[in-house]
Amino acid sequence: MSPAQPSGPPSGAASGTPSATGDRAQGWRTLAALHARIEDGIERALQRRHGLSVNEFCVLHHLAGPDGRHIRMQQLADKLVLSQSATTRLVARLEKRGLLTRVLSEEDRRGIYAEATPEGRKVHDEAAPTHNAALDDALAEASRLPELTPLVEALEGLANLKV
Amino acid sequence: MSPAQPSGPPSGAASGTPSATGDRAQGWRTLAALHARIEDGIERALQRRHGLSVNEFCVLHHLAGPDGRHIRMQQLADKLVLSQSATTRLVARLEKRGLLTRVLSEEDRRGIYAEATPEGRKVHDEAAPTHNAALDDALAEASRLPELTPLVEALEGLANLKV
DNA sequence: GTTCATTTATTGCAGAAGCATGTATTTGCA
DNA sequence: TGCAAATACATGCTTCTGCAATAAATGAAC
Repeated sequence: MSPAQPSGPPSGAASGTPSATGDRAQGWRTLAALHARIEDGIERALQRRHGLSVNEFCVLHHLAGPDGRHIRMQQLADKLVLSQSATTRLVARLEKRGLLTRVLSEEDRRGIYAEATPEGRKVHDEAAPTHNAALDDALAEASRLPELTPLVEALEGLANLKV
Repeated sequence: MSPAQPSGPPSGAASGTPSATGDRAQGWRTLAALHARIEDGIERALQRRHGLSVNEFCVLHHLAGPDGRHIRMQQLADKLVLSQSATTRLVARLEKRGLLTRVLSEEDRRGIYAEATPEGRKVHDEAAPTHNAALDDALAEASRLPELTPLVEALEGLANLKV
């Protein structure tokens, strides 16, 4: 099921079949461009209508969920794939806006938990439909290229995972 | 199963059932996290071994290809999903390092073409294996979660597209 | 009980990106 | 021709990010 492209540029890779590696790189670039476009659309929608960046919304999403209302900075950094410092400042911004609070851990006094405030939950619940609508729009737009539809469908198969 | 929207706010998406929208959002978050992790890995590898960011490498990739050695700023911005100003500075950085040159268009004197220098092609050819190896590593790492393998396979199916 | 390596979070600094704006050039229309 | 609108880049300013250095707390070795 793999249409290996025989006539390839000198994609000199090391591991696996060279052509497969080249194909993966090309597919990756396509995926990365698609991802950037979708995220850009979501970013603009959230920014314009709620004054939130994608990362800010993502923090609220993790904190506003029924089971995730108590998350350490480090875990947050891991979930968002951000550096420690970026996470510190991201949380500080949201705290300054009153959307979350920092709670000192009592077992490990180095640890700091982020918790959503009621206001933070409210903002999240308002912004979530915007986020989902922007995502659906972007995916629908992407599906106009029929080669992308399998990717869009694969997305729903990922629903159960949380990397 | 899924910690989606607890008590259904009418997730105001237009298309499809609400639960499908929720699944898409969850899948999107998984994909976004995976994307961030892979890009982070590639970024570090390129930065450490060649002093290039992903975007800088990407510019060289588009310029060093056999057919793409003559690209306008605007096209470049579109391919990279970057703003005009970011593209201006990205190209300026690479020009300062001698990896590309700006060429004024003669038909449309507003236009500026970016072209790779021999040095730029050399750097690209050296960096490409690093890029591909880092990608393969990241994908192999991702495949350790068996639920992600279909996504990785889908990647190779995208090889023919160029968004 | 003291000492040292590790983990957690914050801060100074520099790099990179976007928005708004400015300048030059082209295009369209009267 | 003459002039308004659009297009293509560049620049000023602000925001967000990562890296390196720092401080506080924990845990293990002795």
